[in-house]
Amino acid sequence: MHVFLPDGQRLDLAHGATAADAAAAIGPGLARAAVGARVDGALADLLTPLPEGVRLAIVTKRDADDVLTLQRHTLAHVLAQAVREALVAEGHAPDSVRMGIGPVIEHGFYYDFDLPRTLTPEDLEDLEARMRAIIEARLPLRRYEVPRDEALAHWRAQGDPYKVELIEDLPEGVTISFYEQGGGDGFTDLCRGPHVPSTGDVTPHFKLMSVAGAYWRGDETRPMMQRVYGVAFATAEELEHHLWQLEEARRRDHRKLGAELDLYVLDEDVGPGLPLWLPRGAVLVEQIERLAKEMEEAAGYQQVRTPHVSKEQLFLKSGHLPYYADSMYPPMELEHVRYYMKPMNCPFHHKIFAARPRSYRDLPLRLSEYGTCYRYEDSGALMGLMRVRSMNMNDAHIYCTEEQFEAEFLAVVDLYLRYFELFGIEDYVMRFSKHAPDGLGKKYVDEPELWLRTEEMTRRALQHGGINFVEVDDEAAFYGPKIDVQIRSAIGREFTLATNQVDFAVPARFDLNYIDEHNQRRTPLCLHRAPLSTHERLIGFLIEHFAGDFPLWLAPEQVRIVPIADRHVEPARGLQARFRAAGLRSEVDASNERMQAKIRDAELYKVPYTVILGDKEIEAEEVAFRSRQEPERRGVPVAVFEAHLVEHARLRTLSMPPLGG
RNA sequence: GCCAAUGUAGCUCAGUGGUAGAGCAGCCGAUUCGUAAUCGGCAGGUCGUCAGUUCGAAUCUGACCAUUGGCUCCA
Repeated sequence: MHVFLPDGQRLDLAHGATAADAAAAIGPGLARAAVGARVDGALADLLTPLPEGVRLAIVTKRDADDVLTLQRHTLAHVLAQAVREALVAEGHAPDSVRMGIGPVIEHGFYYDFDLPRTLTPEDLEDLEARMRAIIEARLPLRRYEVPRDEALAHWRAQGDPYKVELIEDLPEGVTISFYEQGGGDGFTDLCRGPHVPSTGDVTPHFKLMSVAGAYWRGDETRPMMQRVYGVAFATAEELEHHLWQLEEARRRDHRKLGAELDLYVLDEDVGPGLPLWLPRGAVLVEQIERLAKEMEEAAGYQQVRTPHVSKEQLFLKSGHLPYYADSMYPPMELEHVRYYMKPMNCPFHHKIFAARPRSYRDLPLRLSEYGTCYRYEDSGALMGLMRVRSMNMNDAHIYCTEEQFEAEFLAVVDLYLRYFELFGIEDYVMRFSKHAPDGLGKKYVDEPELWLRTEEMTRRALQHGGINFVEVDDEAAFYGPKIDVQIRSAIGREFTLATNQVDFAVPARFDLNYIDEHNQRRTPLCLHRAPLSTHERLIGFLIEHFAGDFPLWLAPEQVRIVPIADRHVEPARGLQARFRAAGLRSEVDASNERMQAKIRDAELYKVPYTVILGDKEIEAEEVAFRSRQEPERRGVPVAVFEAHLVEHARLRTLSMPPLGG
């Protein structure tokens, strides 16, 4: 047989040769340096027989990313071996330690186990020590293939339902391979690879992070496995850097900053996922709403207001109850009528559309509302402000004709982009979520042709708009495809921020119609859009995005006035009144503290500007100020300072330029 | 929802069966100060809740509540 090397040269090898054999044939230096291989571009290991005629590249330490991927995968096996060792040492039967899967993930690896006892965080240290011993033992890995029947018989005999299921689900004809390390007394796993050739080739710069529950194959009806997570890097510095980044992320976690900056609280007596906005947090909400109202007014939206509860029949008509009941607060019954808290505004807006006959001249009709909705999210899914049960939607519904759809859709996407620019949001993914045919009639309304047509309309609109996006199956809303904008929280969890959903189904259920230019009744399309998500999630995200250092226009307190001595308190209050009259949010620190302490408090509170007021300033009608974005300044006329702040608050400047320049 | 960990003063935390502690924040007083913590005093807790074991429970047991991590990355 033969393979082709990266330079195009043909290399002849014996039948069944592996990448290790190929490396040896090329030269002893390469054989020593080889850790893995790329076979027709795909990452592979040294142990797998090469197919005929492939392009082969040997992976060495220089191919850092590839090596790390192989190492992380092998680390998962080393972890599994360590777990079995540890439990067997405690007297558990080897067969009682069952292995699920152990893949490579971002930053590291995990392995899922079904164990005779629960692992605790304290176990991780012992497991790490065992892993290091296995690495130091430099156990060679051996790969071998087994016929399907034999493999099944082997695991059935072991009474291991997980591996049996995995093999059964493999398509006929796929090679079933095992990787063994440390011989018969070591560890063997059903695995397709690829791995490093020896446990000694594994990076020692790893750390076990946590134990967590995870459903077998991600299915909540299946057994709960115990998952151990680990991170691994090529160097000690990278591992340390990663751990440092985790620390940094915790520092900007909106739950921590939300408490430190007095933005919101969650109170046990109020209930999980029901945040209370403190005055400082309410300023953020108010500023966001003002922004949205300005933008939407300019874009031709009309504001409406609707109740928080309604009769059951509204949600039956909308189709929410059959599809969405699990996420709704249970009903309250009054005089034999059931009422529900609203999980969404749309049914109300549909009723507003239907409140009078509509002409094609009324379209597009854009109705917006900042209504509070209530969703009974799974308790385990709640997280600070990012996932809550009471939320202020930045919501609107656009009723339009099919001909108007593309322009309306792109106008909404454009609105997102302007918001993102204003907030300096650059790190996001636009996701085009489509239906899955097998969910029709269950997760999705049963209209196969309409699905395909609206998905095509949406895709075309995105392409015409030159928007970068990824397509995802089986993530659509029940009434149509949608665009989600995914962002990451400080601690790396993904959330949907903006959303833009096409609804071809619910307007018909509400019998919404308009009279077209040929005097025909027609059903409008509806676009659901929430470019700023909910106020809760947006603000949660912005806290982390800005690490609490809000741009001036958003900052709960824009100017802190620090009088140097008691005799400066009254003039300070005068200055505060002046700032307030100019529309600036300002506080005086009249506490009986030294100036340094007051400055420190203002800095820790992340107030954008701190004005120091003493005899000199009062005398000359000047301020001395500290800003979080420019060096300390003295002797600035009050009027100049004030005008600078007022101007940039008005412009919603993201990053304040130095005063005067 | 499920698996696990955690829960002591507003915040951060100490206290492992024998009289609940510290620092910061708060209040009072002194100090009146020029760019990141002045000094002294006082006050503050049903130890998440409820039940149990015990002569005695923050501490041991159970249930519940809340918070946190995880439950997607296809052997």
